[in-house]
Amino acid sequence: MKRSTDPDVRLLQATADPTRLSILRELSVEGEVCACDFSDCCGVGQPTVSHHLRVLREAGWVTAERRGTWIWYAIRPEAVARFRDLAGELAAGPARPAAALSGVARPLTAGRAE
Amino acid sequence: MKRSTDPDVRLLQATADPTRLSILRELSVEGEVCACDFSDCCGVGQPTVSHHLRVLREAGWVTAERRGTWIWYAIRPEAVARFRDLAGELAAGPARPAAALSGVARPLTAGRAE
DNA sequence: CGTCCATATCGAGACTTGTCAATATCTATC
DNA sequence: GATAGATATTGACAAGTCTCGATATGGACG
Repeated sequence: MKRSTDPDVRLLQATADPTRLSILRELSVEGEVCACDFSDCCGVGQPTVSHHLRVLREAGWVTAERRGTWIWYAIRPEAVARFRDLAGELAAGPARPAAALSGVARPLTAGRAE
Repeated sequence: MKRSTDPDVRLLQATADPTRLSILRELSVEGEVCACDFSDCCGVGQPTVSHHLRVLREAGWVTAERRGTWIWYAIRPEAVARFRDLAGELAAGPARPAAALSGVARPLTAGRAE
């Protein structure tokens, strides 16, 4: 994958992995989860969990708060909000579907078409 | 990336690429777009566009309809709906944040903690 | 049928990612 | 300070992905 500077793509990339999606779902259900609990729920080793948590953190999906020995993770509401907005953006707002279907449709770049 | 049988992960993976996100955004704005128009808007070659359209198709994001020489692509509303649902799932529903913050919080797996 | 054009597929190369074992760092506690 | 436990980092490898050039496929039209 090409490295993406686009924060939206980073946000989406962070969700596009089974382990990370499990982590996010667990977090959304529990509210807060200790890092040590993800190894069990995701079936991967501790370093792998740590790696995924870092990806989620750097993408802006989660916050990490140290409390004594443990570190508790939580979802950032801003990330969910942005994700929602993306869903809204992608909601088909067909500018002119009627015209496209009218039979005279042709590509914008069609050169020889006429 | 691990191969994912999970359709949700496939849906998300399909969005997690700059080119494909551009394609989806273009589709959401225009309603329908001819395959030949994506090369311009995304700055990649024709085979690459074709590859990404296949990924989007197989993930369930778009439909393809042949009309004469050209093939028109459109977003599937079901995909947007599923995407929306995922956003809803991830919306933090902290089951018991108060308990977690009360100071007695400890990991589920904490063995020696007591 | 043959040509033109749009789209898809194939094969290869550069790059990224997920995973783990080993090790380092940091905190609490003795 | 030394020890124990939780988390992060490093290094390495297998596997996947993006991109392109070359080529194949398939419809439109003379």
